[in-house]
Amino acid sequence: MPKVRIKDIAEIANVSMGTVDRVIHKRGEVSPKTREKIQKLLEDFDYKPDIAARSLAMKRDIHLAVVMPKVVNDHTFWELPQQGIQQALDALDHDQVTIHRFYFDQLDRLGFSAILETFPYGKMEGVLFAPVFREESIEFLERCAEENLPVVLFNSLLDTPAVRSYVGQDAYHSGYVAAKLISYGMEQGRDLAIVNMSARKDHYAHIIERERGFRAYFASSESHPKHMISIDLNGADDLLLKEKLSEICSSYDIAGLFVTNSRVHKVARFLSETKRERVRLVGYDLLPENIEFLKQDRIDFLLSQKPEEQAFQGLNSLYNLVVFNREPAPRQWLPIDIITRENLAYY
Amino acid sequence: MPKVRIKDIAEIANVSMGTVDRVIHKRGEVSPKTREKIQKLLEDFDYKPDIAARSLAMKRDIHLAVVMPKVVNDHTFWELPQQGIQQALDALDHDQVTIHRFYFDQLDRLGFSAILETFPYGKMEGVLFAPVFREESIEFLERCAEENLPVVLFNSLLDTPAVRSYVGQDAYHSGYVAAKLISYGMEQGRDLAIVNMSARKDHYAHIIERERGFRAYFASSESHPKHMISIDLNGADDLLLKEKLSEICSSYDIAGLFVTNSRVHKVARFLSETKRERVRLVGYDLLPENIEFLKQDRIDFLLSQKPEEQAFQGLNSLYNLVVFNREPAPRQWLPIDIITRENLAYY
DNA sequence: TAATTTTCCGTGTACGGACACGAAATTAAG
DNA sequence: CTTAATTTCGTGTCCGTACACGGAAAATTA
Repeated sequence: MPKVRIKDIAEIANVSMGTVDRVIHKRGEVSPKTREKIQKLLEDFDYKPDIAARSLAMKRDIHLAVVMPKVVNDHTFWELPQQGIQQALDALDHDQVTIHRFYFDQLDRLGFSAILETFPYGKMEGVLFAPVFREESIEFLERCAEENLPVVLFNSLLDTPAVRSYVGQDAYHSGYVAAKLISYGMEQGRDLAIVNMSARKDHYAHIIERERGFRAYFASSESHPKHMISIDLNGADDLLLKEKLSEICSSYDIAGLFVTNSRVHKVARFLSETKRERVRLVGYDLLPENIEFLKQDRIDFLLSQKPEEQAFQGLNSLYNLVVFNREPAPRQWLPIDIITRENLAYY
Repeated sequence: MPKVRIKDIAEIANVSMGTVDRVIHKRGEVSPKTREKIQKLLEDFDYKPDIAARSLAMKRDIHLAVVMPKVVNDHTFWELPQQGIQQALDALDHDQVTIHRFYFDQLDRLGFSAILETFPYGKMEGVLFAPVFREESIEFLERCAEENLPVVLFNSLLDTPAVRSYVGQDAYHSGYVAAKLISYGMEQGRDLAIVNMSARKDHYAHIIERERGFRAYFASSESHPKHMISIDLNGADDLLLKEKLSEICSSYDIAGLFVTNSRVHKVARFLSETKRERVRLVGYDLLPENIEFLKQDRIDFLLSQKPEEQAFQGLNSLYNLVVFNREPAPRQWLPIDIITRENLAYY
């Protein structure tokens, strides 16, 4: 059976293509009875628009905004989503899509507010957003909702309804996985530590969730470390970091360290320089610095948040929403990939 | 700068669209000097055809063949690629693509030959192929080459040049990863075993590669098991399997078992029924049976070959090759995903 | 030089859908 | 019942590419 086209439906219904088109796009100006007749035919024949023809006919310019932190100092994590954005631009054929970048300093709350002041709500048709500052972000989301601007979040989840979709990882379960890996075959009676070293811990709900998941694993498992300690190094410089770590490592019999974000390479460097062996290390993300230590076996496992894929899928969702009116799933969970020295080459 | 179209190039060159089109598609009937002029313009302006318009104008039916084993007895693995094929059909919008399925019994060499006898080479425009019987498969590939039929391989790699692309996993390194996982934090002085239980081991080069990779890991590592033994159960029934396993488990101090394919659930069942604890188990693929044991923690790790993705990417490559003449990468390696009870939910 | 073939290139249309525009039909107002 | 306002619907054009067809110009032959 050949595919039915608008023209076919029109002929069967004894109307013109224009009328069928109006019914499909719900733009009114059709009498109720013909509308219903056509709707029934569309259903019966399972009409699906030809996407090639559609995208050819549409050919309008799409303007999407990306709002996320920029790379400042040694917070190189934010380079990764940019790769995903580039990939998405390549895949979303045509230079039909224009990306407008609004990158802010994740340490500078006022700078973020300033960007929001001048944000061109009217010109944009969709926003991909990685929230950092909680209150300001919620304000931003509410404003977008007022302007009828669809927003897709990534990286960090805000509990606000004014969002079409979230693309990211289940932070709680990634902590859970980290716990499994760090405790798998671990010697009994030794200690574990959780290291928090984000810019500012309170900004990131998912950092907290990771720690929760990590602890939850041991609560539900038979194997426990002797002590489980938390080290908070949020905003600390490298010197302070070494001090703190030295202190902990000498007071406890540390068998493993779980670093709750991508800055695990800092801990790896410390362990490497101080020649502490028999300490497992698990952290996040395939930063070049982390990869180096993974190859040296100084980091045992990295969990990838897949920041590129988050951005990629986020932009894709926006595009499909704006162009084809396809509603994305409200939560798009990415798998929690486990990366070791041995399978690294394939990621 | 707006995108250049054939029309633009034509106007600049003072020729018609038809002439530019002839140059682009190299179908002659253009004088050398205008051809060169136009080619230069195409380069200079970096002309890229509009995919939407192209696929709208083409609108021909594509016939692709899928040649792979069918599910017989308890070899349920082959259900997985079929999901990927379905996904690809959904994604490759339009019912422009017709898939012709040639599923053979992987235990029946003659049956496979019979299928090849009647294979409609002329009607097909591309083949997705999972080779099993070595000699017959090579013959098939040569025949396809003669007929100018592009072939994409998946699951198992044959060392033949008559193939456009291979989609699969690096078997050697997946064995390597398995070794890392099974030995990570393992107690010293215990034994490891490798269990082969494919239909017929000699059919599958990748089964052998996995064992090679597994052994190679220990050759390059400081940690070694006391004994490393191989158990070959190819074609054995469940009874024989249990006997052999019992025998091994009582003669050795087995700390871990590496099953080189998706039938790891059989070993899991044995270990579970005979209540042997403290035996690690690593195998392949997310079969429902395997998932069950993974959840029970009776299987520690599964490595996913991603059979769905293999089939999906394979079909995609074929489609792009046939329709857009886009040459696929000769080797498309999929990541070696590590699945545990804890991250299972996201795969 | 005229007739014929060959080479080269322009025109036109199809692909399926979106939407602007304006015409016809219906309803409301006078 | 006429006229105006409004609703409903048909026509035509465009998106960019592919390719069939046929015409004009050039080259070849008689």
